[in-house]
Amino acid sequence: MTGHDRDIEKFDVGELLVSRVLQHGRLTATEQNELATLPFRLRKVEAGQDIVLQGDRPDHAVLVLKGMLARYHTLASGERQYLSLHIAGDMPDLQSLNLAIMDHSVCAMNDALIAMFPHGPLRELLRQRSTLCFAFWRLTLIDAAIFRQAITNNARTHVARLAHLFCEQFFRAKEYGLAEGNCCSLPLSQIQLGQALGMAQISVHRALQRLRRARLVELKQGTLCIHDWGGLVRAAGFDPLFLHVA
Amino acid sequence: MTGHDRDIEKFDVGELLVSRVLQHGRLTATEQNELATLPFRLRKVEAGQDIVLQGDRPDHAVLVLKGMLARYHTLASGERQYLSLHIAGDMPDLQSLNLAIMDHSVCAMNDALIAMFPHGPLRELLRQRSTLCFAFWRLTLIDAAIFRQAITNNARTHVARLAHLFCEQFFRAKEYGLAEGNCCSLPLSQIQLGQALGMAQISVHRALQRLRRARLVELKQGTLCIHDWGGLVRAAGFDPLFLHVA
DNA sequence: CGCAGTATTGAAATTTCTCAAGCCGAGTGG
DNA sequence: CCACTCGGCTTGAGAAATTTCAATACTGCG
Repeated sequence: MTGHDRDIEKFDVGELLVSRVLQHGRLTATEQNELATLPFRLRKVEAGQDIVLQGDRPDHAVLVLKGMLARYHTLASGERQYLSLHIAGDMPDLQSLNLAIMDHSVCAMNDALIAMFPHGPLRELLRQRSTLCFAFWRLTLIDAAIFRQAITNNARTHVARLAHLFCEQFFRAKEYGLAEGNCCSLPLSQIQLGQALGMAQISVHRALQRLRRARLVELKQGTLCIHDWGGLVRAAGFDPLFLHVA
Repeated sequence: MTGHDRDIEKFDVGELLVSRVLQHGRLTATEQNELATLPFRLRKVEAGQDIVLQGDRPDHAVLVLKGMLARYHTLASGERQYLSLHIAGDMPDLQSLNLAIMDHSVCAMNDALIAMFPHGPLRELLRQRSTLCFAFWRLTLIDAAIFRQAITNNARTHVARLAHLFCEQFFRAKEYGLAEGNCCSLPLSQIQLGQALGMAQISVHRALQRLRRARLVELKQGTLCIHDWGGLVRAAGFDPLFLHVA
């Protein structure tokens, strides 16, 4: 193991996984231990790099340790539609455990570090521990709830869409303990925000401008800062209910 | 039991449930039997009636026997956004088994018949039979895949959106054995289609007109007929991969 | 027959996108 | 240290898409 790899090891991967699952249910000490001792391997990914591609049959489940990952569809036209954004503690392709073929791709939005859990041992553990199985199931259900919100973006104004994305990201960052004060990481260009929200880059810019001028948020150099949470929530019509915080 | 209720009984609910799950995995005879003998009660619902509301904490899981159910969000503005459409064999609120509070509502699009399975015995069965647990988990994952497609609608033209919805509905109806020739039920008004696709009723009308004039489909009196499946698939950019047919 | 909800059509108003050009800031190399 | 370059942000204006408005048919049902 190189010095570099050892540096990486400062992340207690098992602990992160356990704490994430604990947010959504009780686990016995045994279960926690079994979870924390699952085999995995670390992997660094660079900004823009793909981790899984549409059509793949993954044999590992990814846990984000650092940075931001995203899922996306590629349309026939070549256009890209981002489906969800994932921060440290998320497992973006947990579904691959049960759905063999990927219907979308997963990529890194910035330099990231991930843990890859082989499906075999994970699946075996879930088979034996129904509590864990339900907990992981639940994680994918929360994903689905977030997808539903993204669908509803269709019915929101541009400003509300953007505000909603900001609310969601900041809320989740805070929930995971990843926020610093009223700021969190959001390493997306206006083009990428557009591909996530289904709007042109210029429309993103103008919506952002409005939010900025209303002194609700600021987004620069990949960092999102919230100046008026209440105002932002109102502008977005944000209701954290759907994130199902226990 | 009234004569009417007996009429309802012609549905073999257990069998429907088993066949649905079998589409996505192997079950032992024992498992099939346990599934088929789960307790439930029947319920008739009228067109437009709500079955579960945003904020509810359901204690039953719904299986559609007849008719069409839909999930929807209600926005602060009062606007409605349909999230998914469900036909006989679907379990629209399976997630409530794991997520206590509903983040959306479920309603009937036409007169429908549903079976309601109390959470208790169902959960207990899934706890004991990991195979069944994985199978049901899988059903919710396919839901999520459909949600993802709906997000991507953002990036599609109006015509492609509508075409995609038609493809999806017909494909699923066929998969479930609910299609009659090249036709299937789609009991939605143009307004409702608009609320599902995030477009105004008039835009739905014009998109529909194009598809009709291209002799791809026809939609009248709640029945969708496909005249040119290949052409429709092309117009939609439809790839059934995401429905994860085993 | 007539009502109520739905579909159809045209035209105006609005939103959103595309195009085009300038600006800014970080990193590069002379 | 400074010009240069590149990607991303900003701004304006015209083009295109979409929605709203308004008015007329159509359809199933009581």
